[in-house]
Amino acid sequence: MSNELELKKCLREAFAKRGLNLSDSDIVIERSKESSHGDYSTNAAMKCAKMAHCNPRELACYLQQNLQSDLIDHIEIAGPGFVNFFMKKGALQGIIGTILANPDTYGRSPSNGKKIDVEFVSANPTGNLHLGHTRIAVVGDVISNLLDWAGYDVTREYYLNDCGNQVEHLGHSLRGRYHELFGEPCELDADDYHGTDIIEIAKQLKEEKGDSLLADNQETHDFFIEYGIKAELAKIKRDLDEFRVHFDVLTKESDIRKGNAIENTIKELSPHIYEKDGAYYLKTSDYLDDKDRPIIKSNGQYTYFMPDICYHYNKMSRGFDLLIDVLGADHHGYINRMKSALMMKGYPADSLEVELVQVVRTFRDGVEVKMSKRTGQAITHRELVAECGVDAVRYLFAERSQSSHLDFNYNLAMQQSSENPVFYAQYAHARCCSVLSLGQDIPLDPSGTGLDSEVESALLKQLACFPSAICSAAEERAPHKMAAYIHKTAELVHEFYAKARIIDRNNISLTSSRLALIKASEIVLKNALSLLGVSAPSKM
RNA sequence: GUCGCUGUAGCUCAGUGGAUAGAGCGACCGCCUCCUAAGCGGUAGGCCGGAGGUUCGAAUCCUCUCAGCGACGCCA
Repeated sequence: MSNELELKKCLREAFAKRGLNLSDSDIVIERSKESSHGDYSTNAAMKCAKMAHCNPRELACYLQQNLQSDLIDHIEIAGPGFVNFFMKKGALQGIIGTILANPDTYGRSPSNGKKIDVEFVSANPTGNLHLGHTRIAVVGDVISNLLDWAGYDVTREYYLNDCGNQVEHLGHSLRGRYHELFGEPCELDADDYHGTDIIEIAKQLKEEKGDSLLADNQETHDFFIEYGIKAELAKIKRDLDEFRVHFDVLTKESDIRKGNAIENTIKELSPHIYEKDGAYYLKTSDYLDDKDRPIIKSNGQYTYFMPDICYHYNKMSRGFDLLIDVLGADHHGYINRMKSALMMKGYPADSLEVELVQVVRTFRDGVEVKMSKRTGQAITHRELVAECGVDAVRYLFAERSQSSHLDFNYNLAMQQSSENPVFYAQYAHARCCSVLSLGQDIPLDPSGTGLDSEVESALLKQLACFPSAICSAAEERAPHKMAAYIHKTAELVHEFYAKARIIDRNNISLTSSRLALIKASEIVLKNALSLLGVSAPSKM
């Protein structure tokens, strides 16, 4: 049992003796920031003073006298009623053995049996991924990793819109570019896709099919769409693959529409549907929405919302305890709309959670850049990654809370140098590896004997709280907290390295302990970086 | 107008009820005869947008207010 859990148990028992029954979540144990405040502290005495009908310091005194644990050396009371725990020597050291015995899984929580579906990116197959997708990819992927390690059964899902208006425009654009290659005027509408990427696809198509598609008929119309989707999706997959983002499930809108699924859903929802001006509306305002939303346009076509409802019902029917959609912040109006639709079928409102990801702005030399210099169009995901590298982009995007606007500094990300924060963490890992390699003839001693300096204790505590750091980052859907954990761990490793001569051939016993601590740190850093999808090099 | 996000060091951001508000970058001063100086130690820099309130205690919660961005479509 970790020290935190042990202390919680003791506190709960002490409170119970006084007739106060607290749950674990009521008790907060913190690692003390300062050594004069002990190893751990709790504010429980202040929190519960009212409930116990006495003043905080009195209650703290009671706790001081009634807490029993072999791990505690002594307890001090400070300030308005903080209870500071000073642990016995040896109480922290046990963690090294645990880490060394489970290098690949240290940090993982046991399975809790809950299934979560995380849908993210889901970019339409009509063009290149842009920086908004990059950020959503990082946030979605890291949240999935965190949930996985926190004990959830996670499905990463991509929803492919391969029906409707947008792919019609894609087909039409591709047709136009294809005809253009044969010297005909390119007829593109305002809503078509004017990007150069379509020209590339058209060239590829010409190579494969020659002039066989010049005739306009239903067959060629369908073929342009199908070919366009395939080509665009292949590019998206390639980009995400290179970005270390992989999906378990790809769901196509065309599959969702199969077997009259939409018509059947409309029948089911008919008590919530009414007709107005030739269109059909869903009464979402009966639930959480501020107005009703159209599901069938007056021209008879479905709005995007309708198949999306079916898609979410489809996800729920697969037995997930929770659906998470990671979306751009411009979708915030969508949340209550979709929750309302889920509630119409009897699902609770909180069966869907939407993580909104704020916009990305890019800066170069202190000036915002909106367009790529090379193409004159919006900067693409691919360009960014090619220029800055996967590790830097993933780390820098994960480092910021998704709820705040992200200003991405090109100059910083492109520098393969100390100024780039991702290298700080990777360097700490590489340093561990380097020292371990130099001392590989010395056996590791996982007992922690002799590791009692301030920085060693701080590092041990940091390594010990890795599992709980993962869980809280997962529960809060907060990738940036994992980045903060990594930074703190790297900082302690660097400090330890600077202050302690790790390999001392004249003191093999201490060296064995220190090498074991370095090995444990290396494992934690590697596992933590892998949660962000960032590599952990052994040499830099 | 309604709703959402944001406002903290020169810049980019952590910190959402606890002790002296933190990090990176930038600035300045130190530290390699010795395991990677992509590092370490130190200095400077803050009425936490503003005003009220809640309580033992507020950057954090509530109300009001100011500013920036975004969303409010029979687009997706």
